[in-house]
Amino acid sequence: MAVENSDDAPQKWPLRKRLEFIDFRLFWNGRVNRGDIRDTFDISVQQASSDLAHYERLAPRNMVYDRGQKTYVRTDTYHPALIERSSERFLLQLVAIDSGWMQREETWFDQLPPVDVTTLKRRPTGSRVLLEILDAIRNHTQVEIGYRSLTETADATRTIAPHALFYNSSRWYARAYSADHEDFRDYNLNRIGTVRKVGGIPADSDFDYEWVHTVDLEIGPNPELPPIQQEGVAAEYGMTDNKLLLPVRLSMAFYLMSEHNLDVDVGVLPAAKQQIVLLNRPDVDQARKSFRQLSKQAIKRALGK
Amino acid sequence: MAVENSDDAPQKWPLRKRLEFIDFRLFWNGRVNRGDIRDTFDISVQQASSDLAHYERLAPRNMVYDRGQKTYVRTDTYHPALIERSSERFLLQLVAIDSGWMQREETWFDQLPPVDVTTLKRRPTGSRVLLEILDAIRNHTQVEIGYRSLTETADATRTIAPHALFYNSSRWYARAYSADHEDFRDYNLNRIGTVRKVGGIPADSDFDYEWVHTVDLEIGPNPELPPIQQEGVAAEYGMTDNKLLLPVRLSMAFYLMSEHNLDVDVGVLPAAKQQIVLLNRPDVDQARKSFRQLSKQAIKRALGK
DNA sequence: TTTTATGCGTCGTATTTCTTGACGTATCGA
DNA sequence: TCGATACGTCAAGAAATACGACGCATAAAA
Repeated sequence: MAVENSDDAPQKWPLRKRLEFIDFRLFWNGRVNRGDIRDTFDISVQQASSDLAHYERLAPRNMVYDRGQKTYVRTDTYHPALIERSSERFLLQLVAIDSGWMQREETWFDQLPPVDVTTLKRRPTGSRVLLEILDAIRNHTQVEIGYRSLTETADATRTIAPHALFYNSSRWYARAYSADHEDFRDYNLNRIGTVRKVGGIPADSDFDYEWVHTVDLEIGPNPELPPIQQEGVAAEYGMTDNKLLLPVRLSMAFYLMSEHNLDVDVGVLPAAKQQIVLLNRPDVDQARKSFRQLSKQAIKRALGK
Repeated sequence: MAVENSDDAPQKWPLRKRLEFIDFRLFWNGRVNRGDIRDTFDISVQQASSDLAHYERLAPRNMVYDRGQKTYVRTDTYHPALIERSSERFLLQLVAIDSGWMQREETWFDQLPPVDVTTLKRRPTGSRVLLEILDAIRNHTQVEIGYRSLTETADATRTIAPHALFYNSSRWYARAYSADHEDFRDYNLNRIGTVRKVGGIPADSDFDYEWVHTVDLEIGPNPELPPIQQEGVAAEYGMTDNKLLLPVRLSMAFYLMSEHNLDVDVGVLPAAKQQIVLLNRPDVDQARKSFRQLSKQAIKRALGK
């Protein structure tokens, strides 16, 4: 109180979070009141009043009390004072809530807009499974997993040493060394039923050349589209000269190609379903093949030694 | 353990959050120490010590101090005491961080595992645009948007009244009444460049029959797949008797079909790229068509009156 | 119109929470 | 062996917050 310059920059974590909450509600809901703050943070109404006054000192032009609505409302001159105004983050939380991955109380949302997230739900990943995989990655150890392969009826056990996670087309995978096959492979997380710690020292993940090395996917709009639509597609993906260079790990090129139908020959699908095409597919396939060979050889040398 | 009434249930929000933080770190990182808590919450080490003691009283079997590592580590008997152990939520945060939508400091992660999220980034949605759309949804008002249509060169202005948001294939759309066309349409959020409040009263969103009414998509494994793989696919999507009934809004059926190549005739694509097929496509198309007609007629009646 | 309920704000005092400073212990590595 | 760095605890003081009391403005119900 005696100090002046500390007024605008709250130092303590609880107060800072409450002020961020006010900012958040103003931004996304356009309104906030004392009761909201009290309910969210379990504080007294007096303290909430004080917080609102504090926020008003910080950003005087952001809100005004509307006696009719009995609440603070966002002004037209509002400008975010404390929060990152990332729409992606906001939308991501909507997905999380709509999908049941988060409770609304965990977020700072008040009223949600009408939202629909329609997806084909797949078997979820057990948190215990994920935990064990993360431990194995962190400790560079091997685990024995029960894996539901697509080509076998019963669950098979595999001994693997995961070293990274990756995500594509709403599926999560572990990139892992397979002791059984003596090479590196991908394991769909939601196909892993059980995880058990086992001993043994896995091959170093540096040998996973398909993971370490990247290739540039050359992507362009489908030439079968009308020129105006090609321009639109180019703009949407931020292409320059109708071309986009996307560096991806060799081991992930397949998934990205599959996701966007880049692995289908032009003409097979209607152009509307294949807005972008891959311009250097032979190079990509070749690079992948040769690094896969080199990786296997390197592993063999390391094991033989 | 000994004392029950006040010790085990932390009442105040700041303390509760700190205890949750301890639980979170133990679960996902397997370790936590005094410094972590001090750095995250801006508290003194003494207070952090007290919090750790508090947590240990809450869940005595969850952690043990390892003098060698100079840190608390998770025990094998660990069981989450305070946090929801949702792996989806954890993985979602990984995506958010890897995509730059969240800062690592905003989350409670310590060391992240090696992660790669490779996606084709599209033009992001401006937060101001999203804010205005949300306001319009909440207040049932019309806005004039600058829209980058795929079939026109320059941005066109449209007068719309959005009433819901929906998400599919990593794109967000607004479902809105179009004053120009006198029907309900979808607007890709990242194609909206500007939003301006305008007057006028839109048609009631109840008339959006394609949004209100749902249809059951009958989905089954691709019959061209070997039987064993069909079983695997059925298990992955939680089908019963090789069939899945997925209720979706009529207006969203198109997107879901497109996402999973359900709108491609069986045989055109290799079965591996089309693991599931739509069994009742004529019904879906028919339902959509007729409700679209009915909706237009209802709007006309309401306007003429 | 009056009444009642529900927003908000503020003042002074009590209480809880957290910090500060001082001091002690165990482990590791130079 | 020494210094650095983890941990822990105790006691006093500062800061944050709660509690109780009171006043003001608006809207909806009586």
